[in-house]
Amino acid sequence: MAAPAPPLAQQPCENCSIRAHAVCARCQDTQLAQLESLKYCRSFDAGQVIVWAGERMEFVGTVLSGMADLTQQLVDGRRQMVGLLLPGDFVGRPGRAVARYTITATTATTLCCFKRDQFEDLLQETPDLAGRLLAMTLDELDAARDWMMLLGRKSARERIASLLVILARREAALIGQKPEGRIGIELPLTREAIADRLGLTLETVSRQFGALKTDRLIVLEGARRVVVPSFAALVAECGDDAEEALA
Amino acid sequence: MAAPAPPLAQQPCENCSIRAHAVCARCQDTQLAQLESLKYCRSFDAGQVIVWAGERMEFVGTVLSGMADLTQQLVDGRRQMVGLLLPGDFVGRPGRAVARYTITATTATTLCCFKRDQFEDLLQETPDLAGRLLAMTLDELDAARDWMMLLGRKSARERIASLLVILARREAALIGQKPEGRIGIELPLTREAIADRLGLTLETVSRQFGALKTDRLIVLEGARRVVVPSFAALVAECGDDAEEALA
DNA sequence: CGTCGGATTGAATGCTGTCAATTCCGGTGG
DNA sequence: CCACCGGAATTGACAGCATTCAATCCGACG
Repeated sequence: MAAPAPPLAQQPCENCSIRAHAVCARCQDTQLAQLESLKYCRSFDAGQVIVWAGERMEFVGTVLSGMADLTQQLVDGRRQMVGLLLPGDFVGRPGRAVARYTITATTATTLCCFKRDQFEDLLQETPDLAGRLLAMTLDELDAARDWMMLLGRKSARERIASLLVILARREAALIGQKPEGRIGIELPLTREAIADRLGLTLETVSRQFGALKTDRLIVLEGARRVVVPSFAALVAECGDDAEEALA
Repeated sequence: MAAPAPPLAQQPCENCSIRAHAVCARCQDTQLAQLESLKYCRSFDAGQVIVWAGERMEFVGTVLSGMADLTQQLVDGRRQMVGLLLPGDFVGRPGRAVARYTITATTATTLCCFKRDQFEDLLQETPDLAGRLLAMTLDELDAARDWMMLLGRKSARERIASLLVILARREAALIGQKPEGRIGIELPLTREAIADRLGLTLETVSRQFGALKTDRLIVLEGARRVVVPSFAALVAECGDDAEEALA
């Protein structure tokens, strides 16, 4: 299950591919040097649990590569994914020692980590860091509220379409673009994981993928890759008024 | 519809009943004096819209009294309430000029406001303010994620029970207590508003209130007040594992 | 080639939504 | 004081979408 993580070379921040989107985005060179001296990398295999809900969590970090998810469970085992972590996303919470959600690596994942107490000190001294973290948290809050709309009011078909749109937008945003026309979307999630994200069952997810395929809105290339002939047509299936910028 | 708001006396911060829970909770006296010189109050009648989604919003503020809600809508009019604002809650978003959600006063509501640009300047200069806002935003994010669990996975009955528990906890927290034993809960929301919060229809809400009443878990005193004979029994209906601290 | 996990498909059930009628309740005006 | 009004809430009957349970299919891998 948990294969030993290979030691990861300490990459300098200036070469970091996700720096523009990460918590350190606004930091000056001198601050960056300070971060650099404290940071360390951790790697996780696909499927490996990064933190269990209720467990102490002594670090915070940023996703460098891969994908991870935050999940919550009810007494009888019903699960809901409450967050999907992509490169640039922040992991953990300053000021809280105990994790509220279980974090699992969906694909092989690398994290750029700091010890939590050290990071908290940095936050105090570095307004650029604190300000950026606030902005990111506010964005995540907006995104979470958009998900509430999806989970509370959207049909199964609209939920699937919305997820694809969100993933396409996030994927494009990392390289500073906007999705348009014919696009491909990687889907490293199982049907069950998708169901847990969308508040559905895996069977319903599968059926709706089938329906979208029948309606020529998507083409499936295996179970984990989707080609969208017309991104605009897919957006029209989401039920949203204007386009949203969910995460 | 929008009756003229009566001019509100400028109350000094030291007497403010919700200061311990508000964004200014950590501020020192000198900072507080600065806030005091910039703040102004606004009042809204029950039902009045505070801001429309898409409208420019040139202020931020804190709820002093009353209740307001954040709502989002789909093209065909389906609505989802994505936030419930109670005394102490922060309204608006530094760094964003355009409101993403429509804010409506559920009951008569008073706000302690700052001009947005002035508040942004204060945030830069006042780490106590910025840190507190970050902590509050992180709490709201956790709460939003708990709502995602509710909306994605809980049954109608569990949703109603959860809402009552949440309101009871918030009400108790304002006076520094924990709900226990026999308690009363004020419900200033219509069945439709409750439905929009819980991702249900007003008929389902009504039926589930009836079912909880039949099962002796609640007693209805009119439509807008609920008495809970045993708070613990109600919590057991929520489906949660441990108790949550949702907002 | 067989196995195993994931994905798809099918049939039946059920929870919640929809549409519609009725009751309740608070406020108003005679 | 009471009759009336209108919005909110309740209740009923029925439909539908998503779930549940179960069988089959697919593809990667040993």
